[in-house]
Amino acid sequence: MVERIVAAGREVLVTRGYDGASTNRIAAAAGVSPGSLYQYFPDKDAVLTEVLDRYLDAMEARVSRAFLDSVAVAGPGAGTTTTAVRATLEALLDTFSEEPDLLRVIVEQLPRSPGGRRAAFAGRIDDLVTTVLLTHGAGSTDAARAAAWTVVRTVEHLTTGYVLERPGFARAVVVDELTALVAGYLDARLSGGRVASDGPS
Amino acid sequence: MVERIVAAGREVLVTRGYDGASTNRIAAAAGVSPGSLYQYFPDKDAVLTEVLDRYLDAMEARVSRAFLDSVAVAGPGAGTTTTAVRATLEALLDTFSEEPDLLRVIVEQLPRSPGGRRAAFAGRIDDLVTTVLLTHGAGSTDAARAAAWTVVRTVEHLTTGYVLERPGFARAVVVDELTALVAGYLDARLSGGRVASDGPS
Amino acid sequence: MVERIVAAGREVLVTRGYDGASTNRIAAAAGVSPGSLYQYFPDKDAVLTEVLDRYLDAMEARVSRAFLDSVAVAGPGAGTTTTAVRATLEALLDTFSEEPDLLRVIVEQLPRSPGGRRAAFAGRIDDLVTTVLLTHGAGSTDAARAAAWTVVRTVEHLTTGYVLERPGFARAVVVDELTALVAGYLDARLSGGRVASDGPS
Amino acid sequence: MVERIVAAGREVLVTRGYDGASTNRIAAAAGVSPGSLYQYFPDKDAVLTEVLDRYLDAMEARVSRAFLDSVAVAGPGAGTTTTAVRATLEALLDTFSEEPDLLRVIVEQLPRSPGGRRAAFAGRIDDLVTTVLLTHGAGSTDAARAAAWTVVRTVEHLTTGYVLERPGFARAVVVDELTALVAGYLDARLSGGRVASDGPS
DNA sequence: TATGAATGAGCTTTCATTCAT
DNA sequence: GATGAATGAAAGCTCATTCAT
Repeated sequence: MVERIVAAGREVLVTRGYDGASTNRIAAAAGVSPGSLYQYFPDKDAVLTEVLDRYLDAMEARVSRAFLDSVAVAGPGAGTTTTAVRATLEALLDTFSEEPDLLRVIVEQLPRSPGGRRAAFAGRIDDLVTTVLLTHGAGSTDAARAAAWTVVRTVEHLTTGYVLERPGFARAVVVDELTALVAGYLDARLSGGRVASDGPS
Repeated sequence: MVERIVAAGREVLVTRGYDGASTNRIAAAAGVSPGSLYQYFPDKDAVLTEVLDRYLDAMEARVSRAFLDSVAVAGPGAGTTTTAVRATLEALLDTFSEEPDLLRVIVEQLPRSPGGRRAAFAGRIDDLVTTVLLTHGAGSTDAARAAAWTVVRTVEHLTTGYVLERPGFARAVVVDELTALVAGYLDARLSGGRVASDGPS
Repeated sequence: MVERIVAAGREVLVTRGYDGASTNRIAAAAGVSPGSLYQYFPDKDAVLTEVLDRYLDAMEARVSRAFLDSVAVAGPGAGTTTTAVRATLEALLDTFSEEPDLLRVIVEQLPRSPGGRRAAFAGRIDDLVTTVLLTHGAGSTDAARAAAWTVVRTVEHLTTGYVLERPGFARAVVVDELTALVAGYLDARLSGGRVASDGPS
Repeated sequence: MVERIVAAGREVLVTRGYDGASTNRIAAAAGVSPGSLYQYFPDKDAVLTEVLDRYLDAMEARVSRAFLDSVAVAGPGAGTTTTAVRATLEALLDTFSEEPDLLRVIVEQLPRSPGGRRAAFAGRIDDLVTTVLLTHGAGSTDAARAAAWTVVRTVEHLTTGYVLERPGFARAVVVDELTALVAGYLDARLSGGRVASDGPS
């Protein structure tokens, strides 16, 4: 039953948008009475939060996996960073392209309500990337955190942006550009040990 | 009269959020009757769209200016890109920090309603940057457009993100990181003539 | 319009009771849309409070008047207390008998909600009676207050009780009994100067 | 099972008030399913009526007992009435003070629902007092009934009123005042044989 | 043109009651 | 008997919009 309601919530969210996602509409879409909804969720927000949480949890698992796999596969040696970044990007684009409608609602309409869910999500990805950067000679923890923050937001925003905007160029182009952007940055940051806190560049 | 309504719309938007921005509330804040509002705007969304448009127009003017000034000041020579990028970033952070409350509402709550306003805004910045990149040896138009798209979204998202998130590190750090990220990318893209459309890297 | 709503509130209160006095029902009875109700009253309770307040204000005016008139008419001399009490009782029974349906709802169903309205009403009558008792040699203020509290509640409860219960005896009987009850008490309290604070008798 | 439900009903009534006494809440407090409740009671009101009935039955037993005991103890002779009235009042105040929370809900919130339960209760006390008055020379049955009605309502209302209102004077004061009020009245009614219907109206 | 009272559909939520298990 | 999931009507209230003045 929870399943039906969450599924209905997702469906209504996608088809009618956040403002159209009324409890009555969700209940109707679930083939359930409005009252029943409140036996499984304390209020309307809880339903949408559950939809969001499931999406974010799935995303986090896949993104983490893709990232760690890419790092592992790339191994040590020249071109390593580029290879890992490219693999991660491909995986992210694959993932985000799967449910673009839901992605759109979440990116465009959901940021506001549910308390920091998306921030928490991003924060965990930050931590993961920070850790990996530190194991690859990123210098101080602060430097790694700043670099992670920078890279994670960049990659998240541009990959989702590409999927949602569908600008006029091919996916391969985005992958190339993003790879250049990120790998160049990371190579400079990692190899030289030159880090943000070293000064105003 | 339109002025009063738009100003009231902005005020209510900032103080009560998107969901609190009812027509009655906006009319009251404007010292105007609800009916009058409908003589200048077809519906509620039109008011908020106007608020958004004005903000975006002001932003566009300032961002364009900052960017062009930075490019002009940097002039030709070594370290040019870095200098221009850094100057642009500083100007953007200054600009976005001025009305963070309104910025927050627009970034977090307004994306949903108005048809493509923000996309159009970003598109015009894209064009501007594309042009400048072309005059600096960016190769093909397609390559320049892809690079502009990449850079503009990165810079926009990370500068607003820093202002709104206030992560745990200093503004100078963000400027350093973003400068390294973007300048490194552009230098590679511009000097080598190596561009996205050249192939899968 | 306020009049229509208050009148409708009173009507619905009388015909459907407190629990049946829904906003929709009141609005319908007033020939008004539910929304209109909220242009004149902040919430449902405010409507019912207004109904109650008007009733209590009218009651207070009439009760005070009746009491003071009775005291004045009786003048000094033997049998004075009896005359004054009897006159007051007659006036009260007249007053309460006028809108017995509304009286019933107020006495039986309304005590709970609106913040101390009825207590405040009774308190003011207490003050009035206390004052009169003091001017007739009631001894200490404390004694007068205790006597007033006692007498006011007794008279209020028994007169309304008679109107609402319609027990099996004539109105004249109630007047006689209550007169005997109250006048006897007051005579003992006033003349002898024996007052409550003298001790446990 | 009925016991558990009634006990839960009382508890919920006291802790959440009449409006908070929903069937679900009562069932939960009883550790019973909502469905089970309907196997022992036809509807929600029946549960609350049962709570009320039990309270009233207990009250009736104690009040009758206190009254009869007081009459018996007082015995014949001067001051008898005063002694009996005072003893009864003390007993009533003791009784009502035991569960003031429940008393409050019943007096302030329950009058509205249940059909005439409280009237029946008062009627039985009336009968009892009528009988005693008749055995003490109250004259005609009608006179005794009128006197009983008067005295019972007065005593009931003022004793509960004192417990619930907690006005600013000591319990001893209320006892004194009420004793003076009631004993004076009864002495006049009993000794003189003068009864209501004899009087100047 | 400006008003602002009036609208009424729609919102979220509660709850007495039922009924298949 | 006992359950508790399911119901659905109804509650109080909001708000974008209209229209007679």
